[in-house]
Amino acid sequence: MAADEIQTENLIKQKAKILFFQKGFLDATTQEIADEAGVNRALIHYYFRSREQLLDLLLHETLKEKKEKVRMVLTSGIPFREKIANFIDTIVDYGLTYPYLDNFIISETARSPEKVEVFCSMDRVKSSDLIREELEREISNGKIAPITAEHFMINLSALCNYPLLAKAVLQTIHGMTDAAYRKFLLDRKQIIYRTIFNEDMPELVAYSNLNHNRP
Amino acid sequence: MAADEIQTENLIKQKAKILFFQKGFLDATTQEIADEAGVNRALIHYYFRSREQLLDLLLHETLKEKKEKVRMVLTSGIPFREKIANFIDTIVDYGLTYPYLDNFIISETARSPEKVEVFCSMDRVKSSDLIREELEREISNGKIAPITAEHFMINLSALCNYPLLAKAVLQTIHGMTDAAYRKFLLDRKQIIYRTIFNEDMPELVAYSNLNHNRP
DNA sequence: TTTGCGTTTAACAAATTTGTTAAACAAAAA
DNA sequence: TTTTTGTTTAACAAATTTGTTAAACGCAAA
Repeated sequence: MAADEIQTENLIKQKAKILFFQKGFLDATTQEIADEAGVNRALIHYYFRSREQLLDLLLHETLKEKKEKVRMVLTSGIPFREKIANFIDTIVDYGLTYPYLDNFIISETARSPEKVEVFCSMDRVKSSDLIREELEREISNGKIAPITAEHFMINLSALCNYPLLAKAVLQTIHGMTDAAYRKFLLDRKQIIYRTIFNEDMPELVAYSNLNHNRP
Repeated sequence: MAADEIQTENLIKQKAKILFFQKGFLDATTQEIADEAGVNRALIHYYFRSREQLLDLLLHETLKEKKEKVRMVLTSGIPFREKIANFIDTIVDYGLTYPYLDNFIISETARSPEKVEVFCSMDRVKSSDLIREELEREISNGKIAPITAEHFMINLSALCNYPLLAKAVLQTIHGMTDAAYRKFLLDRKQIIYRTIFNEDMPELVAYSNLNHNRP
């Protein structure tokens, strides 16, 4: 039945998403994906043709969702600094939900560089383009030290994403539990804002209207 | 012969290092390692017992080298800001030499978290401990906004390493050639310093004494 | 020369993993 | 009830990969 098909198909996708992007089992086999979803291995092929196609689909959907969130934040009409605060908040929270997503992308694109194009094809708008004008206005108003939009966005992304990418190593070096590391990451929202703007982060008044489902 | 043994053994190690950490072929098979070194596949097992042991050895040696470089920079007697400038310089340069090293560590530790301990066991000294005193002095002198040594070092590492980790994606999004991306990374040395200290980077007078072999 | 030792090779066995297929199954339609 | 349609399963074949082993090779010492 159609209803059933969607159920099982979505079940597999949902469980595979957890397996790859939450549990970080980056090289899970089709058998392990099937086990996670509690179905027969052949179903993976029945619904998605091959392991690779399932992965591509998952990545495509997940990235699309994440990028839509980012686009929403960066095109909202609020003041620049609040916007960036929201960006930090959104990226860190999304990272806490899917700690291994970036990890996965990075491994996968190192493995097969030809796929980068595919994953970036949705990027008809670069996030650096979305903030360029406002950033340049802040710079000419003397509010921010001169910097290109590209470096600015990559600085932001680096500060938000790196601690998640290197989680295993950093957590071990500094001897933190999972809970402690989570708190550490949440604390970083303030730190990142201060590092970028050299001043305390404002209250996020507009924030609650933008993000409904936090992790 | 002993001389020959060391030659072939080192040849394999050297070529494998290039394959994994420079070319980024993270899941190269023993056959591919052997091909790269131009030797028979069984030699991998003869010298290193298993693929895994070869990898562990490579990672151990390479990380030890990198950490020694970092330790040297952070324990040199020069002023704090110059020291940090040297750190940025060293990390970015090392990253240009082995663009996939961190990538590899991150994938590998996500895959088998039990190995993190092994790779961090040499870390009897955390780099954050090496700069804590000086950092706190700068802070109490009002030269730097309050921040913990951990966040400070992770900020630095993030700004230096992330652009390399995400190279494939960033390069594609911003449409840069390899040469352009290399220049972009080198430009970042200045950017990172300014982001951290909110002022221009000083000339690195003491630098040339510390680093002899740049990439 | 031949003996011995470390090195290198080719061939083999075992395990893993992927994708296919034919048949069993369930439920709705005729 | 029978048929049809779509779903699920178990079994199979092929490919890949790892690690072992026995034999060949080369060179230095006896």
